[in-house]
Amino acid sequence: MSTSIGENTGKRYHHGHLREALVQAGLATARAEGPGAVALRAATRAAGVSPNAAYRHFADRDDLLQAVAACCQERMAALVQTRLDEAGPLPGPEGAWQRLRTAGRAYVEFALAEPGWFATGFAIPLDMPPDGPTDDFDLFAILVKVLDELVSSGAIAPEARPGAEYVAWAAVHGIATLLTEGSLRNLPPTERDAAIDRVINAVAF
Amino acid sequence: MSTSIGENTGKRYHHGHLREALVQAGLATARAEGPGAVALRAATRAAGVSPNAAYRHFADRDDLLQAVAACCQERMAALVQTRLDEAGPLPGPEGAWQRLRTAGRAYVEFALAEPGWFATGFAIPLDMPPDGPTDDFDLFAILVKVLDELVSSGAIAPEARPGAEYVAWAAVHGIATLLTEGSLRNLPPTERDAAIDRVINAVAF
DNA sequence: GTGCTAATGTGGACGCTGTCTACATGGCTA
DNA sequence: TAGCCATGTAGACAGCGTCCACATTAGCAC
Repeated sequence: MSTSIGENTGKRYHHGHLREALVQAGLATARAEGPGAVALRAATRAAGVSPNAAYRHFADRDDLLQAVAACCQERMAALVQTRLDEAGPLPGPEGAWQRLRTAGRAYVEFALAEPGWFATGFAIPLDMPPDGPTDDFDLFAILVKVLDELVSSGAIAPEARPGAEYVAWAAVHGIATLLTEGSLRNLPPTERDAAIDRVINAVAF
Repeated sequence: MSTSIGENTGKRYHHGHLREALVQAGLATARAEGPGAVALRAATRAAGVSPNAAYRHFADRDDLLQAVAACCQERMAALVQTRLDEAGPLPGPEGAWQRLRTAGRAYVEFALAEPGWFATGFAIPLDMPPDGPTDDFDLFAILVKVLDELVSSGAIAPEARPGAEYVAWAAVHGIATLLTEGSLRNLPPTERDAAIDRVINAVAF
């Protein structure tokens, strides 16, 4: 029941990997109940440690949530990259379009499979770390690369490239959000899949 | 400072319009701090009333949040409808495209002008009121109408109509979410406007 | 090995939150 | 005028984030 990294099994005074344990606990609750349910006290309780121990590793609750959110983003980027790797190189213009569709489908696939993690990955409170237009966000880097392939393969003209990230990302992020948290949640599966196809094909025909 | 509907000015035992006062207070905090900050106790405090009085009008905190969210959706739909009315009928295929662009821009305009209300309008916890594929959601009705005009004006073929809601809505909702809560928040205004143009034109060229 | 220091975890407290139960008030209708 | 029922109050409990002072111990200098 207790994993090696989970609770403080030996009841040693020092946990050893408390930060990871807290993030792990946060990931579990975020997965099941969404970002709003991530709590410092619950995480410390799961780790078998006193509530205030968390403040040695996180400035406040938002700091923990940020760490959990980063993990969610990583997992999301990992799935998209995995799906792209499975699809293979797929040369030529049609292959580039195919890879864009694959990336978009993987994005929505993650959101539907793990709605709690998806929401958490984008749960940024109200602060503004002055990260530039391109986050150090893996997902953005993947998207940029796939879109660049559209140009290099001749699928789109170079002058159509600037700003294409916004269109592609907005479309998949929008349908993913509407289907998981938004007004289109629990749409019948067949209609849901049709909607996803419609959006993906509108962006990458 | 105190509005007529705000606090219990006369200190009467019965407030008279407590439900509206609580929703009003919730709207104020949602506007400034987002849906997560909407609280029963704070709302009752603002209304000059005891905490438990709220339970005579709302089942729990989520119930209040739902009421506030409904108001946010109304305001959003009202802005979109206003912008459409300002644009006028605009007959013909090009007019129909123009009206779709106008609706999309108004959607994003609201999200950027009132990010707290925008987020709140889509803050539905985890329950599933079995509302059909079409919500009784005003926004959806407006979108359906504008898209139907695309067909009736000959701008698009009838067979291209089914599912067009998903594409249009996903695009504007996605860019609005990314720009307000997501990874594209506080993008420089010029680049932000360019991104909006890019998305709108991709959907309604 | 011995002893100091800094990192890490504990205990207690405060005010905030939602929510339960029992009780008080008074507007409206008979 | 009498009483019912909607509405508001009072008090309590658990859970939350966060501050403070204190305890423990890992790791390093000697």
